[in-house]
Amino acid sequence: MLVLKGKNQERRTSSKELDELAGHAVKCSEFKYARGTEIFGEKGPVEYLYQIKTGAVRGYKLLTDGRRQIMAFHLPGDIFGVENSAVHRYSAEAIVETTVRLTKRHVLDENGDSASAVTNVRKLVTDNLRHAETHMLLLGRKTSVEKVAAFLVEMDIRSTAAGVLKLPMTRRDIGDYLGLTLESVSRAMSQLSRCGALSFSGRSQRQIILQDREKLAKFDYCTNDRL
Amino acid sequence: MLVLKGKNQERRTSSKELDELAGHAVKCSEFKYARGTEIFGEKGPVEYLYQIKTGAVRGYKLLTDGRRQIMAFHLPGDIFGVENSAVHRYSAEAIVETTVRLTKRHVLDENGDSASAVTNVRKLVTDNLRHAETHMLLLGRKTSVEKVAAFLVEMDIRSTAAGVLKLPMTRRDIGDYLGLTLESVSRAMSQLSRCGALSFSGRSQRQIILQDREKLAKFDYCTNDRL
DNA sequence: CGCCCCTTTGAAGCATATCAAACCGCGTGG
DNA sequence: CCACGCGGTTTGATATGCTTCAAAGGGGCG
Repeated sequence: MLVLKGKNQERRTSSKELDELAGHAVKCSEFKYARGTEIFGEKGPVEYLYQIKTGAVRGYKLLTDGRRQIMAFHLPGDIFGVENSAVHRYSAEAIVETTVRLTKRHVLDENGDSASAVTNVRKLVTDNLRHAETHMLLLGRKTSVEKVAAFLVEMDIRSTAAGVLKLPMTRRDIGDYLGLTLESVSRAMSQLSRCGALSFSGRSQRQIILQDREKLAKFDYCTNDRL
Repeated sequence: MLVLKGKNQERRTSSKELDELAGHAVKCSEFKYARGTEIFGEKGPVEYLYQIKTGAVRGYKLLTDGRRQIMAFHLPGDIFGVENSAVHRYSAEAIVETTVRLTKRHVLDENGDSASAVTNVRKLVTDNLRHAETHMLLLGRKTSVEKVAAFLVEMDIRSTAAGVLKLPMTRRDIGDYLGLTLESVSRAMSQLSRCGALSFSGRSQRQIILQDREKLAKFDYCTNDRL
């Protein structure tokens, strides 16, 4: 039943170390962000690149009236904050206490010519693009249960630990990622739980056991690509 | 009233010629696609790069039951089909009769080291990513009228001709781009027309006159970034 | 000229949002 | 150590925005 875990192989570009990104070792600092603090803001200047050591980060955009769309969750190993321009396209906040390694942005400009740096950065950006496009399909055309099922499958694939899936984010975060309200997320989870696709570990609603990955995937059966 | 047109300046990366992309002149063929024909399919091999000379193209993904999400519309000047991997992430079809210039994909691999090629390709991909992220916000968090207003503003900015906005795509295409049904698009258009933000040129519903760009933009007032 | 596709508009239905209440675990301070 | 407060989650009732279904009109192209 853990077969799906095999999909882990390919997506681990981000597990390249940050200091490899520039094609050679560069010095990285470490920094710790408390739960809920901003790492950088939309339209803020791009100063650093980040790689998560522990914790979790949400990257999001806001409308002026407060509606929020989370573009991506960044988990341990993920590199984020890579920009072509001088300003960030979205904001980033620590979801829980998070330790990041960071390095000055301009290492990419200075060493951006070396072949490996080019390849690495391009792969990073195209991976982001692929994810964004897959997510557009989800946001525009999937039902609430399909969205939540797809989300859980994604988190399962990305999680390193087999067994329980520990979600660092709230239902509201998940909703803002999937284009739903927190209540709709909760209802979809309950539905998936009721039908035996998953169960909750202990009394925490953040720790989920995927009882039947096949059944879970069927709730999102219309998806062409699993990645 | 045409002040907004000034925004044209920045987005014209794609108006770089295709043969500049690789950093030097390469030979380009020309090809004509009839209305509705496929240019390449999702998961098909990446053989060429394309630049639109005349016409319009839709790039889209499908769910297995036929639900469609259009990722982007490609208009004259736009370069598309650029991939890092060997297979396409989405399908592309000509919306109307379309002439493209095309060149073998591997010119990027061969000449991918030259500084200008790197810069050009990176800019191309990050522009796509920026667009995708903006669109995720739209898909996940905007209402139907906001979506349609944002769409019209986008098309207006991208259109070269001032005056009437000539839309090559159907209401269904627009709906599949915005995560709506064709009827919802039609209703939103009617609403915008009724309140005087736009009117239809002649009796064609594809030719639109933006009577009041300011009013139109207000229907999408919550958007932070105009791009 | 005629057919077909596109668009509009109305009526009804449904999925998700909104509003509301209760429960729970957890951290804090008494 | 316990009471309390608070953020997070679930669940129910109701509301609503968008979809679905349906019909009619119009325009363009063969």
